[in-house]
Amino acid sequence: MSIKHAILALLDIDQGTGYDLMTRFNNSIGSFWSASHQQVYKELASLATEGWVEFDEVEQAGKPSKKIYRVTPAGLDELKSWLQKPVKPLKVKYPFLIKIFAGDHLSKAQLRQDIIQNSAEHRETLDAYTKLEQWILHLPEKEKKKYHLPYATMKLGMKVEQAWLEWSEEMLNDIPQERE
Amino acid sequence: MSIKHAILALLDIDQGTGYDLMTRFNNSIGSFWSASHQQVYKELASLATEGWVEFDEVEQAGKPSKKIYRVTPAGLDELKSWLQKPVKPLKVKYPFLIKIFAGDHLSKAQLRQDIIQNSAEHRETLDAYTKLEQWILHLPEKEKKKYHLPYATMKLGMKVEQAWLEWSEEMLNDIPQERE
DNA sequence: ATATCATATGCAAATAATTGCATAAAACAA
DNA sequence: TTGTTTTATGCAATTATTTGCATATGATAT
Repeated sequence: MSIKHAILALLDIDQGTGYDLMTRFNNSIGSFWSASHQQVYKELASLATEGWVEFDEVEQAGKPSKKIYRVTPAGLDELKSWLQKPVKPLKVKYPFLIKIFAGDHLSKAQLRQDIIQNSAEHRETLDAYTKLEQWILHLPEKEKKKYHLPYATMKLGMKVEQAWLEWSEEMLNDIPQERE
Repeated sequence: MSIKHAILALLDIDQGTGYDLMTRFNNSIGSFWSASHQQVYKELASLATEGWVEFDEVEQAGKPSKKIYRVTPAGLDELKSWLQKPVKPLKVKYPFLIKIFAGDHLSKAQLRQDIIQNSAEHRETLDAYTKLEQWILHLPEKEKKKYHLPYATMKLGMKVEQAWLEWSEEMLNDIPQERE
């Protein structure tokens, strides 16, 4: 169950709330793992019980209070020991590619539309990465160093997003546009 | 739950056993979905109960018999109706990238070793795709047409594998090799 | 000769993840 | 001013997935 270690890794770089972790997992530096907010909150509670994270509850005027989590020394030990273990295989699920695979049962117009839609999503992801990259590149030297390896994982993400965009272009060139 | 539709899509192109589907999911044309053999067998049983697939049990001399599954007309209707629905978001889990992200807690030698190992796996995947590509390209025209869109999904896979390999190279150039 | 790998199927228990619900307020857009 | 998005947290029920076990034979490697 590596989501706990994904959370420990993210919190080890920057402390944050459950909500914050969820956004990092979804559009940002943590996109090597997909996770919903429900799952993140549940795992944080469980990590806290195990003593691997702790939090400060921050009262906000009017707003509901938030919990800022950080890794404990025991949590860091756990992360380090996990890092020594063999890596588990990657897992992917691309419902969009099922559609392409079985695309002979769709009209060309529908196929094109799905590809355009999907391409736009990958464009957004790449744009988000590019913004983050600019933010990192303008950090003072010390901070920049801290983000060196997280940034490296994002560079892979950028390459992959570019691959999706290229592929989308090629697909659209390949599928003739029908007249109405 | 799209794994059922992933199975329907694979069987719609070529009928096959549970074992066969599992191998397609893992190293081949079906790599847009990760699935274990246990899960595939369970889903096949469930798909059969729903009447979306059926099978012939083929006795093999000495060997245990195998079940060759194919999509039923009802199953094809289900697949077609699923194709009309909006696509669910992709999901990924890359334990390897957690390691890179938190790699400041590893020695440079260990980091390099993990990257080399990971890179070799992606090289194998790319090689498997390349072989399959050659097989497809040498098919007679009619068969080639049948695989056009499945092959398209594999082309994306090839781009993504190439991205991993490039990234691995860059990472290894970036992480100094320590003397013993 | 012996061991491991590939083929082939599946159950049962445990764990992980999704879906639906519930609450609350600020910020922003129409 | 009314609706939507963003911030912020979480429970409960259901569904999906993993892990461990169990079996069996042929092919290939050492």
